[in-house]
Amino acid sequence: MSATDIDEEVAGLLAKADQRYTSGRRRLVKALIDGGRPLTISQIGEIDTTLPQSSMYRNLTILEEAGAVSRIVTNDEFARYELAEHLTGHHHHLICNSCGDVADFALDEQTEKQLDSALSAAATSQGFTVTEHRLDLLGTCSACT
Amino acid sequence: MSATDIDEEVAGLLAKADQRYTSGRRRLVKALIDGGRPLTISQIGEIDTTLPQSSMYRNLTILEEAGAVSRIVTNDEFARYELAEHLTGHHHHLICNSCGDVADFALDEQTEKQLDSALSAAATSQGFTVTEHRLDLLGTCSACT
DNA sequence: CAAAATAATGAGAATGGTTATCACCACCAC
DNA sequence: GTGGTGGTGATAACCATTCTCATTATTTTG
Repeated sequence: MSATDIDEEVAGLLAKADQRYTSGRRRLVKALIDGGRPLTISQIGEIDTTLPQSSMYRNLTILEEAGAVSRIVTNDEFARYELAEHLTGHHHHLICNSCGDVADFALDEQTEKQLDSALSAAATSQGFTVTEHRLDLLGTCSACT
Repeated sequence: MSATDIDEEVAGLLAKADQRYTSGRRRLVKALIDGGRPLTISQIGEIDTTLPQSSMYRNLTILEEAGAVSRIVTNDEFARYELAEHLTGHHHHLICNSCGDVADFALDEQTEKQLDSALSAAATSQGFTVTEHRLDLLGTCSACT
């Protein structure tokens, strides 16, 4: 999905949530597109130095509630934000134990399907209804090797 | 693994880390065994009301550094703690979006193996070295249905 | 095109889970 | 017992995040 398409999609989501797509929010989305991986508040602030911290927090929350952004919590002390999966496609995360950075990766469709059915089966047997799965790999990224 | 076995195992891990297995730490481990799922600080405090909060935090950190406990962060505001996987066996988490509670579940060995090799392949192609994977299912637990 | 109404902004204050501090206590070695 | 080392727990400090509110921007109304 192109940057323009994402922009339109986000505009629609915000409209549906009775929220304006202001210039600050546009810049936020642009930073997330440019980042290409889950970013912390301070990483976003490095990409676009004009964004005030309090506005980043507020608008990321609004974008998350509108379904345009998702918030990712790893084991380190900062939350990270990235565009929601229906804008970027379903994917998983590579979390570096050394620098803390997070990258995206995807499984081929067949593996993903097999996994999904195995997971639903396992969960259902415990009376749990699955809406989503989350798969993270922990290890060392290429920059830290 | 029985409670006694776990206790011995933890004792060994602490000894290796030059730490004593004090009565407070024993009670903490017992609470985690009794809980049978990842617990927040306040849940541990409900199971064993004699444990002071500051000691729970301190000792959970020590137990984590010794490799006896692992700390789990979900999307809600509290961290959770459970016994490390080599004491409980490899497993994954069912995270309830409604009440926030976390339960354990395991995949059959074959699925787990297939998954593992698919994951390593995907990660290696990005220069990432995997040491561990983490798989969470989000949805609704039986109590909240 | 005002002018009123409503929403967004951003600097700073407040919140709250977690960590650090430190006087005191417990246990082991000699 | 006495000294030393490590653990304890009440409390203070920390800091990512959230809240507040006066100001600014945008939309709506007359």
